[in-house]
Amino acid sequence: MARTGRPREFDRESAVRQAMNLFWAKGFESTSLSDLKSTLGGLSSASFYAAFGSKKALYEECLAEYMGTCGELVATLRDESLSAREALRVMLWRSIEIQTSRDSPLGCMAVLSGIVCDDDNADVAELARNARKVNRDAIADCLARGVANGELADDGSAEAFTLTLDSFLKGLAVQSRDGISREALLRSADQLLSILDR
Amino acid sequence: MARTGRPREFDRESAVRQAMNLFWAKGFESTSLSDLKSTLGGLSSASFYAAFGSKKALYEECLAEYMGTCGELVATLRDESLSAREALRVMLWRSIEIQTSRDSPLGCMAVLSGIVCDDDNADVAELARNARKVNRDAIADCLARGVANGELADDGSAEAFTLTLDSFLKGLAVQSRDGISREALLRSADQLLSILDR
DNA sequence: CAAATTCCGGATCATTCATTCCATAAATCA
DNA sequence: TGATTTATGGAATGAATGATCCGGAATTTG
Repeated sequence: MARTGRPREFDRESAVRQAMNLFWAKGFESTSLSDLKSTLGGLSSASFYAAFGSKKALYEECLAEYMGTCGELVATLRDESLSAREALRVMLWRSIEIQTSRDSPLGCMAVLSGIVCDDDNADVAELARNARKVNRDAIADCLARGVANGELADDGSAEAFTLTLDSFLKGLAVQSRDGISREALLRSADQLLSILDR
Repeated sequence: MARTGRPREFDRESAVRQAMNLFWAKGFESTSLSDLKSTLGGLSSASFYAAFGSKKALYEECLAEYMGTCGELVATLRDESLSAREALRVMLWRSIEIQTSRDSPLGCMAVLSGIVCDDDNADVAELARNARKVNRDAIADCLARGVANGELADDGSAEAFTLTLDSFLKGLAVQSRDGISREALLRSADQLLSILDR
């Protein structure tokens, strides 16, 4: 079912991925339209707005792309073939691997690209906040599963450990940006999980 | 030794404190000159530049003010009247108290105000990065002191725990911004310190 | 007093920002 | 073919950005 009209001269999907990397690296506000236009192959303003609507709309798409790919942690946490502890460990390792990879910007897009914003961009900050909440809730669910299983002690510490893990996870975004090595962060992650052993 | 010339019509010290709160709340780039000028009592551009030099210079002053007051954690960590564990606990509690206080912006200025920047402001990001490093190094020193004391096990885990604690600490900035309660974060902090008990 | 010094109000600067508009180009549909 | 639809190139929009400049006001010094 070929679309009518003049065909687009660039690949929209890969453009979104490139834009995602820009927003990830520089944040929403520091990424300017001219940054975007030149990175996405030197397209014109008209092409940009026709394809994406606005800078905010593109950011929303990029954040969704991020959460579905590089920032995807929920699937691991919900994987019932893994014990809760294993799932948490895989999740942490996977996150550290991506956050410290040299093939993409350092740190976590959901943390870095939308925490601090101008009042005009409060909606952007909220998008990022919702993205962060998704992971926090998934951690809580994973721990609840472990408690229900009998795998983890039912001593009421799960809520606290959710925040402990999630705060650590978010702190990783800062550490990665500050140049802390992957190996050092992995050792920390394993040490953190030792709280579950007692 | 009274200075010659027309006296300044505003209190420079309190202006720096107000600017600090602005940068803390909105970050360096989202805080505009007109934000600053109106918040600091509606002063003119001439007065602003005469008093502070530039936006960056004022930010540097504000960050130093922050690190010397609200963000001050080093003194606690170096307090030899406390055990290493006590010092770490007081440090975490103090940080959580400030980061979740309603009397000042949520979270940590060193984390939130200067992680993500435009290329033009790379020097601002570096100022913030250096400020973050100060605390990380102080945590490492505190743990080293505990090991040297015999208070903590000399099993080589101190480096990892430095990062575990520091990542958690930096993650608190995000959690505070996301509205997580002080009490929940305090419980997490205590749970995290339980790693030292074994 | 006058000279020197510092500060202030307000206009102004060149840039950059995100966005819109218009004429034209390239495709499909009838 | 001609009508319709969509995309492109490039100019233009108004608002906001950080910073500078000038004339005058307020103060100390001599």
